[in-house]
Amino acid sequence: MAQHLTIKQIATLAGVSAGTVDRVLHNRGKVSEEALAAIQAVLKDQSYRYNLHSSAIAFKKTGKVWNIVITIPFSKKGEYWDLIKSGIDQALAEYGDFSLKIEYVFFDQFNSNSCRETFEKIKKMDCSAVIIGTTFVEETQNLCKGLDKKGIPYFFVDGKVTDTKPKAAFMANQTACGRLLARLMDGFVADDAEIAVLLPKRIGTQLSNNSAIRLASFRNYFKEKSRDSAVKEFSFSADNEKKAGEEISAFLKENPAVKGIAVVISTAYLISGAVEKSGFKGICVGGFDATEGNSRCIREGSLDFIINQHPDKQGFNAVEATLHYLLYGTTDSSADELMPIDIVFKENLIP
Amino acid sequence: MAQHLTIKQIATLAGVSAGTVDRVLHNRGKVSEEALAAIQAVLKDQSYRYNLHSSAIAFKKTGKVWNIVITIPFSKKGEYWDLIKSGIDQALAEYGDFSLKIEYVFFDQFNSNSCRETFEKIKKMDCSAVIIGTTFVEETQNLCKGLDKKGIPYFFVDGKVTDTKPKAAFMANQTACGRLLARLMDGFVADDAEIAVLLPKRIGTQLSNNSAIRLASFRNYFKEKSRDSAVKEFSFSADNEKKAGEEISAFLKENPAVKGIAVVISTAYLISGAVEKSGFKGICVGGFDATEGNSRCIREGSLDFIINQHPDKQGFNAVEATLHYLLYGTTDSSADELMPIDIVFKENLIP
DNA sequence: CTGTTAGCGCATTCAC
DNA sequence: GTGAATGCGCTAACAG
Repeated sequence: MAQHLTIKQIATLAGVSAGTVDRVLHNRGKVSEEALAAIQAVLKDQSYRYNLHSSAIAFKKTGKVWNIVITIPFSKKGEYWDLIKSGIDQALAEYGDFSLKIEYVFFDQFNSNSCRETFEKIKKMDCSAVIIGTTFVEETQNLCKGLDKKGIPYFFVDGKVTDTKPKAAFMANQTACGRLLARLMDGFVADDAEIAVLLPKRIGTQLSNNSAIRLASFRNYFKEKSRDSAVKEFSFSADNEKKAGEEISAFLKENPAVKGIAVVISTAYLISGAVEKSGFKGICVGGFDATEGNSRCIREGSLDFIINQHPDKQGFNAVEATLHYLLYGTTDSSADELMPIDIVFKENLIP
Repeated sequence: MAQHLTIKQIATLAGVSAGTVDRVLHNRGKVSEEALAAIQAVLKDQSYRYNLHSSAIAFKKTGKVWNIVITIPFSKKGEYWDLIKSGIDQALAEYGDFSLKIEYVFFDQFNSNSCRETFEKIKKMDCSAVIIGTTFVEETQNLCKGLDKKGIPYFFVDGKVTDTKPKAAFMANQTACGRLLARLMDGFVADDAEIAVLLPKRIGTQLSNNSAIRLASFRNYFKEKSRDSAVKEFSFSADNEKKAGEEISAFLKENPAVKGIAVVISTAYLISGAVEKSGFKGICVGGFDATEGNSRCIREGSLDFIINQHPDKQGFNAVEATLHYLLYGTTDSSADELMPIDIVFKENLIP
């Protein structure tokens, strides 16, 4: 196997000591021009790659501890944001040999005041990096401005926000998500049937950015296919199982031609369960994300498929990127990391 | 963060030295009963987890080198087995700090003689572990018997073989694969149309084990749905693009009711391209694995979807498991590792 | 049998 | 400015 270049090897090749090479690699200054030139000459031939785990064990000795603040909406076990949290926790376990101090700060995703207050608190906290679940745009922009001022790096999960400078953002391509939902519905629902696209009913607030993009992309697909007239929009109470069930039952009674239900948010299980209980047959239901509720409905057969944005992977990668940045001051990859999008049926559901 | 238990910590807690703990963890013997008991007492409370990368750097010093032989069918760039190889190479790069000597030995997947000769050669080789791409059953059993005799551990990718004892096998659930193919075809093809299931034409040899399971599972789905009469089996020349194209064109001309084509092997692109060129419209084509050819056809629109078995992940995990076994004498997980199955449409194809 | 020791790649401190 | 020295978790040889 091609062995990587080590700091020691570079030092030997450049005729200096390991300490000097380290200073150059970390831009710590205090290096003579000759030494710098010699090292750069070596690095021209072969590029150096840090060994993250060697860095980790070396850091343990120094006693340095990084405070990472993670602020995301709270959610019940198995719900969307909890899946993101799972991925974060998994990364923290895998990189357990780093001395990290993690502080979770949760807020209410349906309440912009809660978000604002939480973010104000974070602006005053002393920390090395922040991982932010993007929900409310203005509040996030405000927080980021504060962090920028203090020079604290931040990372996004689940979305992007204009006028911010995250070191990296991890999310799925929402346009592709909406289009894929449309394509699957188009395929599974007979050509002469109608298709309902379901949105969350919100009081006061607008549709979230992600949902809006999915909806637009969904409708756009059917426009291209000249099947747009078959698409009916319907809003339901996404935070109330009983109400949601009653609403969808009533809707289906009034719209018997509807044979497909596309839910643009992660609570499709509220719908699919009610559809089955109400006795409607031959209706294809699709939604987003392998939450506990959705997975259960897929397994039981009431939900036909979901489009999975890998929330756990988003969380995992965000931690990895944060670590990489804290250690080496760079992010490995481009600032926008698009997560793969999975389609999950009963047959390929992971138990 | 919860830091892991280290060897040194165990030693302190058990009142012995690190060397003794190491001997216990590695079953190297030469430990008194008291010391053993003390260490086991500590390990009862908290379980120990090796730090693979610390092991790696420590091993470098010893100069020990592991010879790993990898024997899989040769294939063109971007074809199925090359994707497995990519995953293997990726793992070798990631674990580049281990001193591994890798030797690839390729054989012809369509020629059992080539396989037998290759495997005879491997039986005589001096190596630490073998990763085997399972294709021909008898030949594989024979090789495994030889390796068992010499005490050399082996690992499978892409399948399992009866009467063998691999330390781990990495593959997708083939029954689920076949069923998923059926379900997608059932959904996308109108209820009154026919569906063709395509198999490779083979001279002398039977259908490969994986293909046979997929086919049976595919047919079984339609039997359950009482739609079995709509399924037509058809064999094509999977190793000859021109011939394959002519065959499928002729088949579609004779069977105008066929509106769905399900290819049970990884060369669907040979079919979808020909279908498009021949001018047949509204035919849904699905197949297996994100090979270069299939990915291109998905992008261009001639192929509707593929079911991806993550060949790269299979290869990656096989190397990881091999390393883990060589270092610690155990495999992390159960012997059979089922890979996730992805569904890929144009919208969620990774470029 | 067992503790000690050296050194893997790395970051950092401290003499020089 | 710089190199030597230290120790992180780990392995293995070695001396007792």
